[in-house]
Amino acid sequence: MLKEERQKYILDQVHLHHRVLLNDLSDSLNVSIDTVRRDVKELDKEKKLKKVHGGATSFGFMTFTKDDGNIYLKSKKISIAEKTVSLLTDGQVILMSGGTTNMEVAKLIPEKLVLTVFTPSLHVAMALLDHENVEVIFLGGKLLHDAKFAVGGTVVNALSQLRVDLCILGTGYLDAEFGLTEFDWEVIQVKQAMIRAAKKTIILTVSDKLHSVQKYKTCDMTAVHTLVTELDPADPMLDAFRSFELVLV
Amino acid sequence: MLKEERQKYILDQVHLHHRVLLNDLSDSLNVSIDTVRRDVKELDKEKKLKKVHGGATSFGFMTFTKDDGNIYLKSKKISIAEKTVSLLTDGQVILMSGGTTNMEVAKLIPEKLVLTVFTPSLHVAMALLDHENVEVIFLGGKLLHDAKFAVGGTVVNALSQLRVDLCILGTGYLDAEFGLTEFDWEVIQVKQAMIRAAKKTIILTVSDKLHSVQKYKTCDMTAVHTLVTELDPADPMLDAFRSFELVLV
DNA sequence: AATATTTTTGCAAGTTTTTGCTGTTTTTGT
DNA sequence: ACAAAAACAGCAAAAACTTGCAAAAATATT
Repeated sequence: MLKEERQKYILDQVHLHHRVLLNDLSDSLNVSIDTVRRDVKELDKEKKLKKVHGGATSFGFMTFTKDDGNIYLKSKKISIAEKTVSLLTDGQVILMSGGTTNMEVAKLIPEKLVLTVFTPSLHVAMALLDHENVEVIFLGGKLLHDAKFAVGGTVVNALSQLRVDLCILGTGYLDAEFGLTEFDWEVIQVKQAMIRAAKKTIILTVSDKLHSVQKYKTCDMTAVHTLVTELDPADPMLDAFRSFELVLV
Repeated sequence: MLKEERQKYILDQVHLHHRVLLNDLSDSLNVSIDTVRRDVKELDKEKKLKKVHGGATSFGFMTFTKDDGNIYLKSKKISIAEKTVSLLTDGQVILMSGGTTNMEVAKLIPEKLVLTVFTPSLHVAMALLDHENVEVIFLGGKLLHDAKFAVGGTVVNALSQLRVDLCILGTGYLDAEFGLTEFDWEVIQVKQAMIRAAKKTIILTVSDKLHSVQKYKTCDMTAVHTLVTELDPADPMLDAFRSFELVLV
């Protein structure tokens, strides 16, 4: 068996199960544990997965929708939010999804900026209402208990009647090959409708979630126009995304 | 099992239930209490959760309640809310408006009570989402900055397609002669639609608001079926309302 | 084709990490 | 203040990791 094949198999397993044990790999690949270890070490160096004691996990495995007090993650998100806010212009009509990164965006919108924002996220709506010059329209529907996010036909339907300037998508898992993925079927329905309703789509992602894949696919990378991360646009971790007609911020 | 998996499980549990006991974790993860303790200690050091004696809690778990400092008014409202909650039965589909009294109702709903609630109020929706057995459907629309309340054609339209068991109207000004009044034109449009959409309407009012009139009229007293105040049903202050076919609680 | 060079693989010895257990100290509730 | 529960510290076994090395395989060179 070729090394390439082995590593591809390992990556597939990681993408599929979000975690792998070196022993299992060694077993199913019929190679020594050392070989597998070296492979995983290599893939880790290439940032294709994360090596951990006893196995490996996909990126974004330990990241969460809710704002855990992780200050490093939070500062990353604020950095992303600052970049995003600088892209907004007066009078725009935009769509915002949920997630903690979008929350930071909502908080950081300057007082003078006049916007109309549609959102299905309770938290984002709440944060936006602090800004006098932002008109907030909530896309109503059945609310998810954990994400505080409206989903279902009502939301998708309302979105189908919109044509806005910009869609700012928060929490999402990003992979150059698999595109944008989520772990909730109902959420991707809404996000897809959001992308359809907007002329341009900006996607905000902390670098932890780059190169990670979840169960359900929202869209291909080609559906996205701008990618905002906390990394420098020249960072090699972003190499995989340069082939798309993306703006890296 | 990988250490990362364990820690992810722990974080998931913390985020889901806001708190966990080390014993429960040790049990469900099938590892010694020491291992769990070490994991939690680590996650605490990484600021991903807060370790407490015997368990751990999530960081962002602080119930923000915009309380008007008036303790008497608040206790009145809680008293009203308690009465109201006792009127609810399993499986009901209800409508709830906004206001601080309705907020108290939302908070006091028992964990076991199974409900479906439609509401155009951000705060009420948020409070309801804490209850696992309550399905919350937000009536989307343009949000009022001060009241965090959705108004406009979208809301009225969505309501016109509903026929629910009960409508719980919060903040309102009540007068035997002039009926129910409000100071916001857009709000009364929504409240009228809510009353139309429900078989029965309960109105919650602190006695301070009895016999007071505002600019715009929501409906006559005859449109209301039950009146809940913090007063005793026999209180003479309620005499003016006895001529209607009202239930006084 | 034969040889040299590089890469890959498996193995073994030594090191580190993880984990459960022990007894002791600290904290909590009554 | 006292008993019970929880936290802590140290220890030992097991699992996983590292390093160095030599055989095997692939690749390059003559």
